[in-house]
Amino acid sequence: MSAGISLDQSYPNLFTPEDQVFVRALEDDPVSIPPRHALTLRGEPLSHAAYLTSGFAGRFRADWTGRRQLLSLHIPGDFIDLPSFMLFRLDHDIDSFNAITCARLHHDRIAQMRVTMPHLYDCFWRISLMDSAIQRYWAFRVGRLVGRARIANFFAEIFARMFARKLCGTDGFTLPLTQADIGEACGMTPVHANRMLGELREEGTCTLENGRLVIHDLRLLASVGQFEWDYLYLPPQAEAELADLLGAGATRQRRRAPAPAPRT
Amino acid sequence: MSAGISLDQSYPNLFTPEDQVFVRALEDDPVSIPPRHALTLRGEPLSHAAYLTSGFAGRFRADWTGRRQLLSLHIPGDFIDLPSFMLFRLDHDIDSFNAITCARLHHDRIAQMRVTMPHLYDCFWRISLMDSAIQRYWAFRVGRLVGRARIANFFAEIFARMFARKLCGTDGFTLPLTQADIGEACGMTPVHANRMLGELREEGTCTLENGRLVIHDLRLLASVGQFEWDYLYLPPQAEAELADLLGAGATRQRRRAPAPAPRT
DNA sequence: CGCGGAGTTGAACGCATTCAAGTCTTGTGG
DNA sequence: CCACAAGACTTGAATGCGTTCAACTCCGCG
Repeated sequence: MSAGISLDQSYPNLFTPEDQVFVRALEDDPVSIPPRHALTLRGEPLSHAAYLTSGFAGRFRADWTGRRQLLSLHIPGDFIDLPSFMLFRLDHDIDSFNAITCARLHHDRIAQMRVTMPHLYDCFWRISLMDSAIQRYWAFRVGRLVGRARIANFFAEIFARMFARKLCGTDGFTLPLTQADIGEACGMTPVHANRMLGELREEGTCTLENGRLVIHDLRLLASVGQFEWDYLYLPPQAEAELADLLGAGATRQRRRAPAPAPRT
Repeated sequence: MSAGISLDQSYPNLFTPEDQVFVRALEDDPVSIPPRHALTLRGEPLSHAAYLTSGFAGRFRADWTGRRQLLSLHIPGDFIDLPSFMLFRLDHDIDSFNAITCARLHHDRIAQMRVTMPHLYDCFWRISLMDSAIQRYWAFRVGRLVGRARIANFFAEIFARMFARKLCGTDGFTLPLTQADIGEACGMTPVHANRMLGELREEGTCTLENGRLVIHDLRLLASVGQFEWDYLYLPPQAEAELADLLGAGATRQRRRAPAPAPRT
């Protein structure tokens, strides 16, 4: 049971010191969940909103044959089911990847914040929308990019989020996902995920081994994945650091492609 | 400039009559946008939140070659950029499909609602999350389903949303999308979209013609698309009607597939 | 009458899936 | 300490879904 990451560390520049103290006081008993275990099931009524203080979790939705699509990956510091405060039930399952601990806020206490701590209340809305933006970008990733780029883009995002939260350096980070998980995240078979990871390794981009992603060439990772990070809504300082590390990104372009280039 | 759909019609059971009157009074000048025109650009600072009173619009994100992925399709009654209230800028472009009109609420006025109309303020948060759930499901669609199922699932969703809002009957609805648009929505080339639409037509599921989707067999459409609608967070009555029209849907199943069936 | 956008179709190619057979690692029990 | 089972990872070969390229039709519009 590590001390864990605080909300203030997770979302710098968002909370006031008073917010931080206040929200700490509202937390109910923390919970621990073993690896590869369900946190919440689709449709189940929820009474608390939880955020990860350690470990990784993901949201899943399965097709009628039982094959799962990973819809989001949550890293330490993320709220994992904040939408349940407004929607009461979720439309997907949430599972842990490794062992996790989370702090919990009862919905009623969040509701009281609307009057007592309006700024904090707004922060929660804002956080839920930042989370949604990440999930929206997920559709772009699996819809528009080819296999290798999908995985590189996925890795680049997780790096950016971990790095912005100071949970890792530039050389890699803990990532307790199997190749089958990568497949579920990026909409491909485990076998194909394996081959694409092999290519990324061969070309000197990155290596996934023993629950850790080792990054060999950060700029290459970002460019193979066509990664941009505006959708993460990071504080200006973190954005600047990322621009420095990952390269300028693409220059912005509008409208349909002049010459519809082959899918990359 | 038609009278257009009201928020109350769009989200039945959500607003109180007072909410409805109040929000109407806050609306700024409505705007009209011509077909195939940009509403907002990625990164642009916004001062208003708009909702569609008529017409269709979509959110897009392009890869580095300029090819676009449709991230969401907005039908009359949808808020299209409500997240901008909390995030100030958007991470994607918004374009019209046909001619649209929208009502606008200044961010400052929404902010004032937090004290004056707390219930209404919460409704806006809730609406933004219902919208997010739709966009999250988009990742499932393009990540897990094969071509024909992707399109059928997409059509089934639009039908469900239009029908729940009483904007169409069971025989079809206005859908001002080209086959190229369908391709951008479902993550495939226009050519392949054409072939898949041909199959759906041949097998008696539905026909897309002249900016209208004609539904020949609603249950078939839903089953080909493996469509479920829990993620739409519709009022109970609409859910019951849909269950009646579309069939029971799949019985819920958890965990990985016992025998990993081929991708459908 | 000619242009452009949307839709359609055929054929070749290639990315991704499927099936299958392996290796390697890890943890468990004899 | 070793045998064994289970899961993760790897690799090859065949198949097939989707893309690409290209040509052609249809239709509305200037």
